Amino acid sequence: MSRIVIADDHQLLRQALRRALEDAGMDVVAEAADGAEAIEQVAATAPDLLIVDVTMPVLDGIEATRRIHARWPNLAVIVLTMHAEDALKAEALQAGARGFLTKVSSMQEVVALVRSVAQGDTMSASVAAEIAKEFAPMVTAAARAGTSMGTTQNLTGASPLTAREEEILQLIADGRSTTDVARELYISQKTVKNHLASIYAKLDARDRTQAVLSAVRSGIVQLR
Amino acid sequence: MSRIVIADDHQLLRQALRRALEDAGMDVVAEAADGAEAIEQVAATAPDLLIVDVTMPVLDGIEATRRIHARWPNLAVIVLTMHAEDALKAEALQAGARGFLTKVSSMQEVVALVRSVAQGDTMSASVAAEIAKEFAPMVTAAARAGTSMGTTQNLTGASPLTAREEEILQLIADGRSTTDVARELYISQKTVKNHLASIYAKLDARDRTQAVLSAVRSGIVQLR
DNA sequence: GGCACGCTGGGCCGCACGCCCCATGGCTGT
DNA sequence: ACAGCCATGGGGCGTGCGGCCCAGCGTGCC
Repeated sequence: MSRIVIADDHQLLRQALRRALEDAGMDVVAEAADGAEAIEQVAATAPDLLIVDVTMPVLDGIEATRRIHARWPNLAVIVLTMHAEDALKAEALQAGARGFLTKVSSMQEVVALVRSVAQGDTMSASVAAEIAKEFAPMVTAAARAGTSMGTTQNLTGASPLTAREEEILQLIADGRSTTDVARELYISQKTVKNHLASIYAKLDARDRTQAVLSAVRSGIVQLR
Repeated sequence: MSRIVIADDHQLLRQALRRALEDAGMDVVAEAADGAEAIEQVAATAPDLLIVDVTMPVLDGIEATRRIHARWPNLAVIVLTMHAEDALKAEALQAGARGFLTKVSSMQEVVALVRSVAQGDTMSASVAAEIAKEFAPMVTAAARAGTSMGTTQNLTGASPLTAREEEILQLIADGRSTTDVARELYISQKTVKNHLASIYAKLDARDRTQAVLSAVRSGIVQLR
């Protein structure tokens, strides 16, 4: 009997997953709408498996996975994502995820993956092979970056940005120019540009377009 | 017996909706993964109700709704969206949608709304009242903008861009610079910039960041 | 045949942007 | 007290970017 926790900010998807999994004979013991809740529910229910969405408020799925994996290394985690971004997959695997699914997957695939991950105390060979062959280059690339940076490095992880930087990047994402942002925050354009420079460095972007897209993908800023 | 078509690019959600609706005694006669397919399926199956997602490839949900409403004015359309953006709701209603749901809704809400929309040949009074009171200011605001712009204007409408323009904008959204795009497409930087200029004009953006974000929101471009 | 439009380019210009340096004040942790 | 980080600014510099002209060529449409 697999005891499962589902973490996704979309109630619709949570319910869909719950039904599919329960119909397959599994036991959904808790749901969570954000990363912090996910950690709470894992602590409270001690499940065998966690299905976690990448883009969630408060604490994104990757960072939640990282923390959960650090505290409960035996807990199997399957990461669910909207967009099939390779860098994200690599990061999810590094964070301790044992499986990876996009929301274009069919419900059957989900159940199958959950089964194979839940059965073995380690991830099933087929899934491991599939993931490994598909994302091996990305993982190694990320690992290389990791060694040169000391730790895992923050490609898309939970916001490496300061509150002010997030605020500024969100305004940029809302369509404001440097001048607009400066006016809106009552600071000089130069300060905005300084913050942006530090944002580019942290997000490994070379202009505002890349920075915003990267931030949108990782859920740091909202697409409004 | 309500005959329903579901259009959403996420198979997971399509299946979830299908199950919930079928369990509630409704008949899902077709599914579609993009706006164009949605129109095809509506033409092929002549359903009573269409549930359509806003962000879809090829043709977004709003524009699909617009076209479908123009050709089949008696078909009830419920628009489903990721982000609860007011401007989008207003636009969806103007496009002919009779209901509006976000993906944070519960499955029960979905079924309830589908029921109420499907039963009446016009939209149920309760839903109408609810929608009207919630989004009335936005609708009037959009209507005002409409009068000053001639027609409904393309805030989020289906791609007004040419294939080449979409291709270029997608590359920009993938993180490429002007020079990168030129190299990748074997054209001069000047041509890329010319295309971008025409993109800005069509999307009412003043730089690549705004253009990309606008395109991502309307589903013209994929967030990868 | 003509006309519209899309794709391909060119030139020019002004400015915003990104990339370096730098300094100051405040807050926090040890 | 001191180090470290953050937010706030400055100066300068090069170039990428966007705006505004222009043109030729091909395709499709009436």
